[in-house]
Amino acid sequence: MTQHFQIRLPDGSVREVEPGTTPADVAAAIGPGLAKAAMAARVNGELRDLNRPFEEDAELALVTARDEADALELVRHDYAHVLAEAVQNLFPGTQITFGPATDDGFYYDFAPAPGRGPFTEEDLPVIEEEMRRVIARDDALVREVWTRDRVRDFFEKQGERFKAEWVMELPADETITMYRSGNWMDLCRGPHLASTGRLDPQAFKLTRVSGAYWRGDQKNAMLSRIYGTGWLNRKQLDAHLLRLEEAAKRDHRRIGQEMDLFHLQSEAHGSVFWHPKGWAIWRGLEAYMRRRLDAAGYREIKTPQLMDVGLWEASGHWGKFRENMFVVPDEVPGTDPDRPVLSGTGDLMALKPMNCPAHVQVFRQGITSYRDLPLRLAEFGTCHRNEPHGALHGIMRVRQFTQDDAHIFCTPEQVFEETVGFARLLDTVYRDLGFPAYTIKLALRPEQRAGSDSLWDAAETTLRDAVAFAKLSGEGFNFSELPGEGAFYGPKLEFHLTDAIGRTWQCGTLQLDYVMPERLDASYVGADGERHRPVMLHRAILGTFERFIGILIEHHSGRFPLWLAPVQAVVATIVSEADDYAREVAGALSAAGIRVESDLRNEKINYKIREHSLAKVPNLLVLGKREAEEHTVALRPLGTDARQEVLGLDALVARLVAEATPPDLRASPPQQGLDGGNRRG
RNA sequence: GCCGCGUUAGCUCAGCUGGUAGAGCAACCGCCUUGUAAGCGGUAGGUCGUCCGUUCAAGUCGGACACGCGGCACCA
Repeated sequence: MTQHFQIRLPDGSVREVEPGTTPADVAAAIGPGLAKAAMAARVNGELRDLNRPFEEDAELALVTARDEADALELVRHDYAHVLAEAVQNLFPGTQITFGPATDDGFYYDFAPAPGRGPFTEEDLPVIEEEMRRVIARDDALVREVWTRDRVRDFFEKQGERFKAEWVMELPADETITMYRSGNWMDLCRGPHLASTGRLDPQAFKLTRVSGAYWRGDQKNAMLSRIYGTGWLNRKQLDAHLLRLEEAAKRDHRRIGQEMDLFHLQSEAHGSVFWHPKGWAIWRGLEAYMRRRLDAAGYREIKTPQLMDVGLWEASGHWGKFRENMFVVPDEVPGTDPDRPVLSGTGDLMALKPMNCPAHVQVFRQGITSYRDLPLRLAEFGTCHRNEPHGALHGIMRVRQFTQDDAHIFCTPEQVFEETVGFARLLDTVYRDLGFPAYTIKLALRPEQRAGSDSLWDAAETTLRDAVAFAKLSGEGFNFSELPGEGAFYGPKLEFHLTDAIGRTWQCGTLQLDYVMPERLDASYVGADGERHRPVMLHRAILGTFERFIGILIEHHSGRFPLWLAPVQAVVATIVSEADDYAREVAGALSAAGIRVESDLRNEKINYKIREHSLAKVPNLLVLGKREAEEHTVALRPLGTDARQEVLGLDALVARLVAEATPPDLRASPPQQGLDGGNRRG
């Protein structure tokens, strides 16, 4: 008697099928429309090939383009596969390695054929064409189960050393599958579409080339990566390309130049020249942070830029971080043109790459009692780090930056409450600045670390619980854990924000540190009269002003909330008869603390409106003969087209002053208690 | 640091196979006193990133370096 399988469909119906039956067969039995639309199958929750026979009773859901996440993942993976086949067709001797789907497409890493260098962007159109040929050939993508040794022998024979190396490291219990399309084969877990022809030949585009290390390790070979973006259809692709174009307009480097906020130049690469308008944003942000920190019980300090190398040796930075430090010899430079400027024998000092050792020095002055804890020392601390050359990026990754840094010295028992307090403060600040949604990551113990496992257990649990207690993890929150990513001295929380094109940047952080107080001999006197080591929490909310302002620019497309806008209003006249009145209006606003500029040029009002709109000035105050006579102002907020409101001068001043009030100075709802949540909307 | 690409007027960019630099916008000057996203006319502006080389001749070809861009690795 033949064994039949019971296949349960999402509508609850059950079909009895013979062994050898595939999801494709079931789809065909249901109807030709579904057979055509089906791209893959979810069998007992696992995404599988349409043509892979059932092996047991199963829950089956057929995946179509409507299941967009699954469908995109499938086609992107297939595009990568087609890319690899196309490259090997065109460039024999190229070795294949990995080619996964990404958030918007796919990539494939190749080892170029000997004698042929890495791929360049000029190669891409040719490869795209070949990919279309592979798609047009519509070869079936066939799954085959092979043994490990057979796969290795196969690839070794083909000169594919990367694939041969990789297959031998797959877990022993893993089923090893090869996918065949025509004569071409790749080691792949799958699943894939039934055939290459199921891909839309007009829904992908190869976008760029890049180097990438084999298995992500700098010590390994540099491979040549080709990136593409891939979609279900042409319309989606075009929409995506349009989004990228729009995103490019929000690039902080571009807006920084257009709005005259800052510039960079090669003589000080990695350090920002802040212009008056950019600095106005910084000042507004700093003043706001200072108020928030004061209110949260922090005490602000200022510590030296240059400190003797001895201190960095004691802190451990000299050993671990020296390559990233700027070292300054403490000697008078020679003035004899025939002799070297530096003797090389002077004592060494270093620009601080972080503030913590200096903060410990402040903590160590005098004797601290347990009654003084927690002690929260804050500094807008300017640091220098000599970053790897290729890492610099606009003002988001620089060599001189200012952190909104603070170190909380506390007892182990206070860590939880301090972490909760910090998380809430950060959440408030991020909301005030327009970021109700952000990503939180908990970086867990690395391979190489200081301290016992039980200490790490406790530290990780404390941070995890504190985030949960602050109601910032769980349903609706973007919280994840990163095994192995913590600092060697303790676990850390990372708070990430996203830039215009979707890259995420770590901004806020909180790091638990049991080591630094020990190394720099920080102690307090406990209730028992004995000396104890405090725990140190390194923490920052913005992270650095440079990066955070960069993110702010991109997030708001340069249209800052009024309280941060570098120019809050421009008075623009229509006729010169209004000039005197315009000066009066500008004077009144300026006296009320509004950052206002006047445009009395002999230009058409159309011209002025266009210019100041492009400059993203939030409020345009238009004054003609009528307004001058009636002592009113026509208020034209940015982005409201021709709509405007005519106000009396006093009303206007009151209105702008109210709107330009920083969020922390506005009338606020009653304070929440310790167990009050800040739930995200 | 690694791979690829780039660097021409204040900005955005053109300049084919080497023959000595061009546009639009901005700037400046003049006219227009103007009502909600570009009025009109004119003028000026560049040792083509730096250095070295090939050549009768280099923005253009080759090399080195610097910086930038996209990734990789590293990180706030």
